[in-house]
Amino acid sequence: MSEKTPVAPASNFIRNIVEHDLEQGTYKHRHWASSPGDAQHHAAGEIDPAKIRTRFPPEPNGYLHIGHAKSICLNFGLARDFGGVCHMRFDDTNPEKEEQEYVDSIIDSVTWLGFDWNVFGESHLYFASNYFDFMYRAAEILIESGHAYVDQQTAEEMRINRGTLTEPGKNSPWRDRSAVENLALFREMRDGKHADGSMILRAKIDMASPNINLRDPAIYRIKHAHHHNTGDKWCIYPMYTFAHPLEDAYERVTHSLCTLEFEDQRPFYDWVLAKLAEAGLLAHPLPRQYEFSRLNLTYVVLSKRKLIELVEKQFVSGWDDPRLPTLVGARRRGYAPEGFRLFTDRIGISKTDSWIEYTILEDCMREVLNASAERRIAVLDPIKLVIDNYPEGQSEDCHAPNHPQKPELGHRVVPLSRELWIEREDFMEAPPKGYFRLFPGNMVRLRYGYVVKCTSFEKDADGNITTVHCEYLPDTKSGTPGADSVKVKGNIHWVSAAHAFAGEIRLYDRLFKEARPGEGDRNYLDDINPDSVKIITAQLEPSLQQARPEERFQFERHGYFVADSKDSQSGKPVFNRTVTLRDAWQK
RNA sequence: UGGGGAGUCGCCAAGCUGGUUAAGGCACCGGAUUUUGAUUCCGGCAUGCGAAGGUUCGAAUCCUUCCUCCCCAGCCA
Repeated sequence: MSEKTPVAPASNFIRNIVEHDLEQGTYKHRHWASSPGDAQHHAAGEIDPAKIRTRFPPEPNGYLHIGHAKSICLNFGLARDFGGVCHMRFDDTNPEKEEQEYVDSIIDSVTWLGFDWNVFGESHLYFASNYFDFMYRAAEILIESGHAYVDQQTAEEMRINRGTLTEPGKNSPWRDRSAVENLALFREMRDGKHADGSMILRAKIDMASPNINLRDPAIYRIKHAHHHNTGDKWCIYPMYTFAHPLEDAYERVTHSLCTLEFEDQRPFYDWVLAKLAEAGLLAHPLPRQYEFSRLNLTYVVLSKRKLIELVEKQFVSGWDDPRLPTLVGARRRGYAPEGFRLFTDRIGISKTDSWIEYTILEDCMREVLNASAERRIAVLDPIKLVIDNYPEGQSEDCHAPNHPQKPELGHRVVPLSRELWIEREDFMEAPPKGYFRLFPGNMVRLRYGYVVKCTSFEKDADGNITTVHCEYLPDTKSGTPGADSVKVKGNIHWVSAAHAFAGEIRLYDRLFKEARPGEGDRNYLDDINPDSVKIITAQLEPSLQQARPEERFQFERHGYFVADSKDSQSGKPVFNRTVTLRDAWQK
C-alpha cells in the first residue's frame, strides 16, 4: 500500500551541497578514531567509514516538537541517504536548564520516529558536557594566542559598550590584558575563586564589526551550578556559540545544519574553528554550518516559551496532551512516525520563511493510516434502529473485512440483531437534496449486512429522534448471491445494541482557531479554540474490547483513532481521534 | 537609516554555471471505479517566476534600481 509514496527525496540546496562535496571528495580523507576527539586523536584513527557526519543537537531542556521532527528527519535522513552517520548529541552546556527527564524523553521520541544512531558498529550518542575538558583547553589556547580575554565589566556595562545595530561598540577597559594575566584569571574562574557574573571570557575580535555577533562575544561564563551530567566538577561553562563548533569538530561532523537565525553566527563559528585549527587542536576539513528555515505550521504554536505556558497554565493536560504539537503529544494523538517522515519529505527544505498548512500534516497521517490501520465500527452519536421484521432474540454473524485493500488481513465477525445503534446523522426526517442515507421510505444497506427500508421513526418530547424503524430485505445479505439484487446508494454503519459496548472517545480538534495564533497584536492565548476536545460515549463493536494501548484503527466513515496509551484499561479502551476522514459531503 | 537572509500557482517547492511548451507534491475543479459521500484511478490547474528598467538571437536564471518580509544588540540555545 505504502508503495504508493516512494518519493525520491526532493532536491534541495543542502542535498546539492552534499552531493557536490561527495563529488569533490572533500571529506574523503577524514580520519575517525571511533570516538570524538581532537586532531591528534582522530589522526590515529582510520579513514572515516562514514561519507558524511551530521548531528541532531537538542538541548535537553524541554520536549521535542514537530519542528524538531523536521530537523531530525533532515539530519538522520541525509546521513542515511548518503552513506553517513548522524550523531545524537545533547547540547547540554547550560546546567541551569537541563534535566535527565528531558534526555530520556528526547531519546524516546527520536527512536519512536524511527531513527537510530547505532551505525557502523558504534553508538553515536554523545553529550556536549563530556567535552568540557576539551572546550576548556580550547579556551586556554585562544587566550594564549591572544584571541580571548577575561572581561570584568558587568553585564550591563557589556551591553552598553556593545553598541547598537547602527553604532559600533567600545572596547572593554580589560581588553588588552596580557595573555599571562588572562590565563591566570581564567584559571581562577575555573577554580571557583570568583562569583557568578563577576568575570567572563570573551573572544577578542572586533567591537566595531557590523555583525554584532563578532563584537567580542562571550565564550565562557561562571555558573556555580550543578550539572545533570558533570555534577559539581565545573563552575564555568562554555556558551553555545563557542561550544557548538567545537562539538562539531570534535565529532568530525561534516555538515552542521541549523535554522536561519544562526546565519549571523556562522562567521564566528568559522572563526573559532580557524583559530583552533591554526593552533593544531583541530584538523581539516573543518565542519561547515548550513542554515535552513524552521517549520511554521498553521493553527499550531511551536515556540518553547508558548508550549511551556500552555502546559503550566493548564490549557492542556500536560506535555503529552494529544492536542499539543509535541512529539509525545502527537504520539498519544495517534500520529504515526511514517506520517512525520512523509510530511518532512513533502514540505522540503529551503531558506524561505514559510507557513505550512496544517492539513498537509493531517493528509500525511491519513495517507499512512489508510494504508496501515485496520477498520472497525464505532457509532459515535447513537440512536436506535429497530428492524421490525427481524425476529426478537435472534442474532446472526456478519463478516467485515479488516482492510478493504488488504484481504490478507482477513475479516472479523460482527453480530447483527433486531435492535441496532446507528449514527444520528445517518437519518433525517426531511433530508436535503442529495442526501442518500436513511429517511422515511428510503433504502440503505447496513454495511456488511442487509438492505433495509425505513418505515417510521419516533421522537421524544423535545423533538429529538430517538428511534428509527425499518424492515430488512432477507435476500440481500452481504456476501450472498442476492446481495446486489437491490441497488442502494446509501451505506451506513451500525452495531448491534445487544452486543456493542459503550466506550469513551475523545474527539480532538485543533488547539487554535486562528491560522497564525497571536498574529498582529492578538495574544495567542486568546486564539485558543474553546472546543478543541469533546469527550463522548460511543457504541463500539465487540472486537474493539481487545484494543491494546497505542493500537490504531480506522472507525469506518469517521476517521482514524488510537487507543489511548494512558487511560485505556484492559477490556476498557479509551480512544483518541487522530484525524477525521476526508468528507466531500456538503450538508 | 548597520549587518545577514528570503521573495516562482491558494500552501509548499525544483529550476537559478542563461536555450525547446516554468518539475513535483498538497489543495482545488471535472470525470471513472467503489458495500467507507473514504481510498484508488484518469484529466484540468502559472504566456508567468516581488516590481521596473537593461544586457542578449534568447532570462525565473546575468546587470541596475526599487518594494516587501524575516533574523541579529542574552553572561539563552
